Amino acid sequence: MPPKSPKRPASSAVEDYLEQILELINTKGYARVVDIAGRLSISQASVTNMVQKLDADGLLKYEKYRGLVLTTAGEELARNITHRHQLLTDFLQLLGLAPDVIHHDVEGMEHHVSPETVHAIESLTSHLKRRPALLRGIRSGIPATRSRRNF
Amino acid sequence: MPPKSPKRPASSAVEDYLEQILELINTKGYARVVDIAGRLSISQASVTNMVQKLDADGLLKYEKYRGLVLTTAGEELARNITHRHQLLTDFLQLLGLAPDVIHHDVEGMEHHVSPETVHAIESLTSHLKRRPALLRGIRSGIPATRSRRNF
DNA sequence: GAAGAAAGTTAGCCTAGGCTAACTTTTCGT
DNA sequence: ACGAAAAGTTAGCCTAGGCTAACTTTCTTC
Repeated sequence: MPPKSPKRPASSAVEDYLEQILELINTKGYARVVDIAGRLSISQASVTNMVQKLDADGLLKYEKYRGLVLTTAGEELARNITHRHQLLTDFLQLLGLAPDVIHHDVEGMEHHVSPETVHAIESLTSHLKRRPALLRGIRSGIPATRSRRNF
Repeated sequence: MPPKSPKRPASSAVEDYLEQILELINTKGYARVVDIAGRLSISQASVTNMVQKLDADGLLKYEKYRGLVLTTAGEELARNITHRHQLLTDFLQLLGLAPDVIHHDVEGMEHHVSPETVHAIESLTSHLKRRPALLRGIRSGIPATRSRRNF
């Protein structure tokens, strides 16, 4: 059974799995079913099912009772979603939002951000970091006034 | 069969339906199954099924072959998602993104934005609109430099 | 009013992604 | 080495939300 080439865009669920698998591999060296299940707040059975599917799709290599490793394709996808996750987290932190709000929002938003939007938010975040006074105004919710110096 | 009170958060699909129904009612005075199906790029049968479910959930009143109207609860939800949609569209336009990118991204992101995040982006957008030079820098992708005047 | 087209509905089906329970394998502690 | 606990797997099931095909109703045109 040759793995199917990944023709369709990865679903949000697939992205969530890959993201957590990469994170576990980076922090622990391996990704166990029980850990993935814990991080995603789902059952171990669901993880096993999805892991088998991701193997069939060529995104990881899985061996029953023996674990899994990401393929190159899987790792690339995982890196991509991880970058989006970090970028959005960074951005919302800059806006002064609370960690639980950030976690909830990023978790959903990250699956819907195009590469162009990623670049735009990178640029925006970079510029905002250089303007602490502007950030203070934004965070305080004080309405913007017409500033004399618009740069 | 009394309508169930809306206990769970509305799903993305429900939000999409309500959003389009409100938009059609506002522009045409009514929302037909065929129009909803066209806007959401799905079959008429799917619309009928979902509309019946939304009636059961108390978000609209539906009469077979005769159409539908939003309830107060349904309209409130629809207004909320519409506001989120408009805000995110405004924000991404400010960043200079293309309409098709904006449409794609907003369509997915709008379901995952908390009220706090809405307020933060409102504030950010308001401030950005007052700073055309900053916007030009962001849109051009020029790296941010340490500005002398940080406001 | 009749016929055809368009809109709308019902019935049965599918997939994605989740669940529980029962079972299997591995790990851990003695 | 053994037994229990933990981890992992399989089997069967569910829901949400979509599909097609067949059917029903409404609208349009003559």
